[in-house]
Amino acid sequence: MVQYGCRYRKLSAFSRPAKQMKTDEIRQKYLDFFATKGHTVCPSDVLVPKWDPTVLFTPAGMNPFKDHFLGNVELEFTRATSSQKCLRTGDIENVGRTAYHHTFFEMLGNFSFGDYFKREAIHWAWEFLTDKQWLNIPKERLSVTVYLDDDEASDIWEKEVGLPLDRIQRLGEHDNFWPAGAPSDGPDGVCGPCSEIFYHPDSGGECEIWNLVFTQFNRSGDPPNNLSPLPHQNIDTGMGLERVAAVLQGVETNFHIDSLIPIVRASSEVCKTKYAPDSEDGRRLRRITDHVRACTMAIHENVLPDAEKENYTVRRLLRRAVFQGRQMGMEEPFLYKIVPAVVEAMSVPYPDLAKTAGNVAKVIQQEEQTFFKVIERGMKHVDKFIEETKASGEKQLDAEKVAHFYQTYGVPPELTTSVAAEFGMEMDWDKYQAWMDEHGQKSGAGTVAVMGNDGPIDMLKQEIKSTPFVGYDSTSASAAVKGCGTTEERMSSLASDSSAGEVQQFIVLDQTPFYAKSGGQESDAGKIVGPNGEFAIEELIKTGDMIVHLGKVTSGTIAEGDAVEAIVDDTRRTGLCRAHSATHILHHALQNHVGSHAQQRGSRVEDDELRFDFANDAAVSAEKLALIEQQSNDNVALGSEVRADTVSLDDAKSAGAMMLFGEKYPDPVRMVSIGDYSKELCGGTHVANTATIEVIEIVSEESVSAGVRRIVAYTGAKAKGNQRQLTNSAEKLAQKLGVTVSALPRAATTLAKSIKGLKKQLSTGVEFKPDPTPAESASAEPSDYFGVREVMRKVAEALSTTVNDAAGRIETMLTDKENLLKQIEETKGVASVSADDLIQDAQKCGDTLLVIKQIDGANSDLLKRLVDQIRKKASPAAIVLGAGGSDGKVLLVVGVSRDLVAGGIKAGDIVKEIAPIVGGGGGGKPDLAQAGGKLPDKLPEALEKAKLIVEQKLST
RNA sequence: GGGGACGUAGCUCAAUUGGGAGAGCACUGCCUUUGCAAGGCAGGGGUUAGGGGUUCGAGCCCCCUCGUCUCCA
Repeated sequence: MVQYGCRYRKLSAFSRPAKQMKTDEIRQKYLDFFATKGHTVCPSDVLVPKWDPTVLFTPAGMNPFKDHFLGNVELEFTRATSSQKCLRTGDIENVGRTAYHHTFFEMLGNFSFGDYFKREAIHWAWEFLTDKQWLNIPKERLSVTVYLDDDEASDIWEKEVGLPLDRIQRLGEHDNFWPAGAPSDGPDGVCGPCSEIFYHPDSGGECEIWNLVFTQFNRSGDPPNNLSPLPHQNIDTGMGLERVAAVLQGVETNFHIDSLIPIVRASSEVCKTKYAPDSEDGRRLRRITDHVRACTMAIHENVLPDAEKENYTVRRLLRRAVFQGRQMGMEEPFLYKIVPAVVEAMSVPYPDLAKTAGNVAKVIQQEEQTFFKVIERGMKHVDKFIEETKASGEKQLDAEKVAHFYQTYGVPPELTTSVAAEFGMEMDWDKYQAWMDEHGQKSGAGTVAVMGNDGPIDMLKQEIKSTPFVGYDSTSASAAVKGCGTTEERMSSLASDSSAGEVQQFIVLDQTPFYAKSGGQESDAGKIVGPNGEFAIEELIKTGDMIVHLGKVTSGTIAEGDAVEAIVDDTRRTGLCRAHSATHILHHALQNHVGSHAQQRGSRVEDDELRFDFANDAAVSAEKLALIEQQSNDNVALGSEVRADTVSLDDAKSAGAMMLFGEKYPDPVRMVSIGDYSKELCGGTHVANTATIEVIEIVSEESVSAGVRRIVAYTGAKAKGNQRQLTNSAEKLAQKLGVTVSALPRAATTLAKSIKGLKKQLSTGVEFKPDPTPAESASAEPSDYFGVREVMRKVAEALSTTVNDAAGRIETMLTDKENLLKQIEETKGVASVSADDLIQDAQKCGDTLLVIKQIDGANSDLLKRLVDQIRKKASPAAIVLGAGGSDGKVLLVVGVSRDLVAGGIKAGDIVKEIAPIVGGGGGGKPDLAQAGGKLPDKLPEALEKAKLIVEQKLST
């Protein structure tokens, strides 16, 4: 692909009359054209294909058809065409700088799955581009490239289309092969030559507008002779919609086409900066235009800015855009104000944008605020660093530090360097880049995702394509083994092999009752029993439409062709069903009590346990949670029927089933209804009647990320077990504290207070007197579990901990209290020692009072307190106090009054000299120091030594 | 998935680098002021995120867990 930066000689983008073909028309014409050629028009796939782990965002039009190309699914059609929304960040640095780069863009494509090939692909591309009825581009404006060896394509262009040879360029595998460089460098798998079509505008240069990929080979090993023809040849083409629009509208850059210039204008207006195309601000406005469009599209599909994966990509795009604005002087959130312009510009292909526009703007505004806060926080570190650099007289900014500030605090390097520039400092950007590269390296270079079938499971998938799931109504089924092996190789039979160690065995059946993890619901467990052996299931995976049973043969052998019984672990399945139906019931109750915005943001269904994430700005109050729990349990008690129907997507929609943007739904779709109140599109397993759930208990409500809350709840056996446990521990605690259950919160508070008081007594000597116990108010004993839970919640609140931890906390508090009482008992004798007594007993050395005393059993707080008191009453004074504890440890505290410190006598020096005598070490500040040791017998010796030291110091 | 930083009073943050847990704001009480704005004095408020380890001694060092922020995939 050849790219040229563009200079904008014409500044007439705003005023150009839009007589040319509109972007929306081009898109429609493309789809119409290929429909006339027998293609099925497919709607754009979602922006984040969750089913494809190799990519974060849909990068190209062919992505949704991967399994079609590989022959992994039953084909309903062999020709398809689409306009696909795509997002790529690989060229993010080029956005705004070059004429044709975007992060978000639309890709037009036509696809053949083992149907037509090169000839049709080339002829139709030419017809669409040049025919009067379609795009009507002058033929002399176009040229093509083909792969070096691809005589076939070259001949079609020359002899059949009639393109002169001088406009057919032959390029090597790095330009005209997909994947680039595949023949020499791999990867193995399907690949093929391609042919690119270029447009040549007035302004010179060229613009690649269409790439036709002819996948006709399977690569295996290194050259030569490593490309073998595929039995089914495919066509995959991609045409950048924005580029074609730019060409047809005669504008110098994609950003000036009819669907993008309004966003540029809006950005210009919001940022109060005139749009001058060929200026730095012009580039900034184009970057903002691109990024805000990408963010709007992503957030519309519920991909919110956050710290992980695709969410992080959105955050990065958004922050880059905000930073561009900041560089133009914007100090307040502004990006969200451009959202309406995006929605308007994209309204024809994506009318749904209007429905979420308000929310999208809110999300963006919030993230902008967060970003400004982050920068503000980070700048504290940056300012300090620049201050230091300035002080050192260094003019070269430490690139490592600049990278560190970006990686750790999120401060863009441009910001750091621009602040530094005010003080005449510069930075070596190459060094900065090197540090960033190293960081990327350390974080683990991503493995290059390739499209291809490798491994025994993928091979089997091509053969079998899909495994019918028969487990909705039963938990066992007779089946036949269609294939088996280890994750390393396919085998005809599996034997139990204790030496196998890490290698997992797998089995694929012709049908299965086992549910494989999907839609938030975890996998089943169970076993497969054959005539000659048994297989224990450890994990189930769904790849495409095929279900793979992973695990180990536990006895005998299982062989391909065996007739087997597949038996699902019933207890676990029931728990999963209970939790899943409960999830729907809870979702409904949330909609009722929190609001219709409280839509699902994520869900995890386990054995009698569910985790449900939903959109909400703030914590749900305890009262509301109680109502939600109440309504959910009412619906359980109601014994509503749970039904699953397969209906068309349209019918589901009109029936009022909840649908989310950014979710891909099949058509027809499975709709699960509970009673007459809940309808959701869902592929999971459910109870037949809500009564089976027994009980739904909400155990927690917390935040997961900005605007998203999470509820965890238990059902059935787990909820019951949890209730028993909590009731038990409440009763045990009550017994331990010698109170009734209803009095637990007060008892806990009293206990906490007494510990606080006793601690204070130990350190200050002020005796702790517990509050007189208030008259027992007549609170009734809890009559049921929920009453007990209420009591325990109050206990937990009083101790600022969770309900689960409350019991353990009280246990440790009780032992703490015991220990404190013991310590107080031990120090009782010495607590009465007063500063006056010590002064009385002290010697004088010149003017200086010399207090040297052993007070066994005293703690460090007491000794320090005495030092302070003596110093207040008498000065100059040098005080050395020692204590031998019953635990065999020694404590030394040395204090020196200020005037002595000024005279060069330092407590720290003294303590350092005497501490080794008692087998320890010490240190401190000039006026107060402390030390410890392990030899109580030597304490008198140490004190004697201290006396000598002080006397010697005083005499010099 | 990985790298970095952080978690101290209700809030914003200190803690001389391992040696007595503090400041400002907020809060309570009293005083000053015609009143307000404010000022003065006194006071309450801490499991230094939680757990373990090293040490005579840990907010600080090491390990684990939890949480927040950030960058890279």
